[in-house]
Amino acid sequence: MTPKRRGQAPRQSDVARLAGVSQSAVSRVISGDVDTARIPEETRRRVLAAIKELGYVPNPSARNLRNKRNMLIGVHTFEAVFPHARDNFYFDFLLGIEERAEETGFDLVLFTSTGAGDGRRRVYRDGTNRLNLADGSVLLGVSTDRAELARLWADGYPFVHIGRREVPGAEIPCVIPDYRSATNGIVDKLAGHGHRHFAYLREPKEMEPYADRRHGYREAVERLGLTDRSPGFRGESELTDDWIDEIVRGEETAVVSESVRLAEQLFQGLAARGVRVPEDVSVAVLEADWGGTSAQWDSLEIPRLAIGRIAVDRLIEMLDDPDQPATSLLVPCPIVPGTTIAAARQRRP
Amino acid sequence: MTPKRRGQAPRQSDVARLAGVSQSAVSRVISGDVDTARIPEETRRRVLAAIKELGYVPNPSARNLRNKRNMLIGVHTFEAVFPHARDNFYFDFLLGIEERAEETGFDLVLFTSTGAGDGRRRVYRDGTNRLNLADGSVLLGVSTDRAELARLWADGYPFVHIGRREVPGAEIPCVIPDYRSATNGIVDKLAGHGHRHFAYLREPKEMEPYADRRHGYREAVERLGLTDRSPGFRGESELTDDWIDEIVRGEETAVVSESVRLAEQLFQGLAARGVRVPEDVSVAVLEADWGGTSAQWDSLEIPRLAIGRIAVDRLIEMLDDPDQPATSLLVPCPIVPGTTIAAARQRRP
DNA sequence: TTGAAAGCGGTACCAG
DNA sequence: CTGGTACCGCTTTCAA
Repeated sequence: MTPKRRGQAPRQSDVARLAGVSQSAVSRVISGDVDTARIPEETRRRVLAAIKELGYVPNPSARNLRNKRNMLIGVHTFEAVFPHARDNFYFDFLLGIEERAEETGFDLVLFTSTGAGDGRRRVYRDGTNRLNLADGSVLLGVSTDRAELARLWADGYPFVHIGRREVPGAEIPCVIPDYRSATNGIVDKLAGHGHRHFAYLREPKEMEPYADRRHGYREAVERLGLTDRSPGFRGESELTDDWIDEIVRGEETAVVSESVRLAEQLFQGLAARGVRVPEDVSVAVLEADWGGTSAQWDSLEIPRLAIGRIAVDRLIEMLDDPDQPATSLLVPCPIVPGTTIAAARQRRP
Repeated sequence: MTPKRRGQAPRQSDVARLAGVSQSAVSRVISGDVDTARIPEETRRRVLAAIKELGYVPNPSARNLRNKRNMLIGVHTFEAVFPHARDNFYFDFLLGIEERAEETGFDLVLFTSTGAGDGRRRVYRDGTNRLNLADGSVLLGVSTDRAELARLWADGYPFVHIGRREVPGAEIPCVIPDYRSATNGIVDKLAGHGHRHFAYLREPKEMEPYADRRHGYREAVERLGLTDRSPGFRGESELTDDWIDEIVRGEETAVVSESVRLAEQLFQGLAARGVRVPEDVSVAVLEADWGGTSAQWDSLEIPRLAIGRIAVDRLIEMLDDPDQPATSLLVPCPIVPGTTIAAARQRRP
């Protein structure tokens, strides 16, 4: 037994022949512009049957050349997806994107070919934008090259970025975890437990998500009239032994940490000095706590799955109405109760 | 600042006009097949200059259309990918596929549209039809509808299946973990430790991968002149208490199990009867041991990542040469040393 | 209503 | 060597 011609996908003309109509009729049935080209139900049925029998699928490149929709949504990560998916980094985003894409009838193209060969991936290679194959794309990850984002935007390519990215001269449409509000909420919670003297632990990173946390934190401190004399609050990153000593000596009863990593480090340092969490010092973390650490941190949740879904919806909106302004979207981050916040205690009775 | 309108990119004809040559000359300069179309250095320079001046970049869709390739490789998993990836089932396969796709300049299309769906648009999306979107596809997963595979093959669609799948009347090109050889190797190893009387634990599954193990096992038993009177060897699945008793009473010193699950069950049963592994009975497992079980089984490794990569390479070969026979590929499974094989001991001194 | 035909941007074959 | 030209698969007028 021999297969048919190898690798020859059926074309519209094949469908047309089988259905006994012209090629353009097939095209009109598919494009489904009911108002523009009304097609008798009978013809329509025959075409659909032929399409199904042949397993016809429109050629994305040809369509693209003609500037119509492919029903393809691109996903561009700035690093390889799967190695990281395992670490849960891209995972839930992708899950949400996949779910929503399926629900809305889009297929997903994972753009992998744009690699520069060094593990980093770029959108433009040899000056061409591979993303063009898809109707629009969702971008995520650590974009090293802001200029690419700017160019993508300037080219008018429809895309949304997961996570806030600021590029001068461009308005990148983003779907953004609302770290600022969540941080306000977390400080509110601590203040509600009677805390007035705070310390802030800062990661040595300057990306937007951290800026948002810092912004929110400063807001809350000012709004509530709190005290914070920590280096982190002043803009110094990391956590020194000296400062841990200082916390132990000082009036601080609450610490807000940008990361589980720093919170852990603090926890160890305090434990070594006989200071307990949360009995003596309350601690909250401004990122999702994946568990498996020494404490169950009061923290925030990044609704990754929802964000993935929302990104797809946002992209489809942009596809439906290309002239729409490219606005960003904030997605609330729920505050997750842990076991590291307790009532403020008089530190030096 | 406003994004520019799409579709204003310079074309080859613009370049040609500026350089004062024909469009096809431009094409030849770009394609750069120096042997096929030698172009005078002077012309070449002018074209290159014009390209640079206009900022011309080739349109990938047009290229793909002409070359009858979309540089897209499909991945069909018969189930949603990401929920399962988490369980490590598809994961390393996908990782390998992604890696290799990136290296070879292909993008990935994830086909997940197995969904129900009775809407009109659904017609174009039912099942495997969508695969035609990609130049070719890698298929993996368990609940394979054999009829679909047959049709896909009959249609001449280029694809490879990860794992052996036999379909009457079709020659499915597969990338196959070589369970048969690995099983031979494992029995060799046991025999090398002096074992002569074997038992076989059989899973209640009839898919090709199990057939391969059974085939390999039978080969080894016959080749080495071993003894096996176990129900599993005769074709009965599962493990009964009676048979554990029988092993304890009998001459068997080596057990080969199709799964960690059955090996575990045996281990418990033997322990309850005061029989130790591997001191009294050696055990080997014919699947990958993910760890976390009561013993570190002597087992085999399924080189998932390598298989994913090989599948992509195999597919590209088929794309490059469509008339090539659709042969399958065996990938060796390394034997992983554990702590459950020891020298055969005189059972009843 | 429907089919013929003109491209979209490139590639590649084929006479000059 | 080179330019002319026939497609690639699809959308979209434009007549019939």
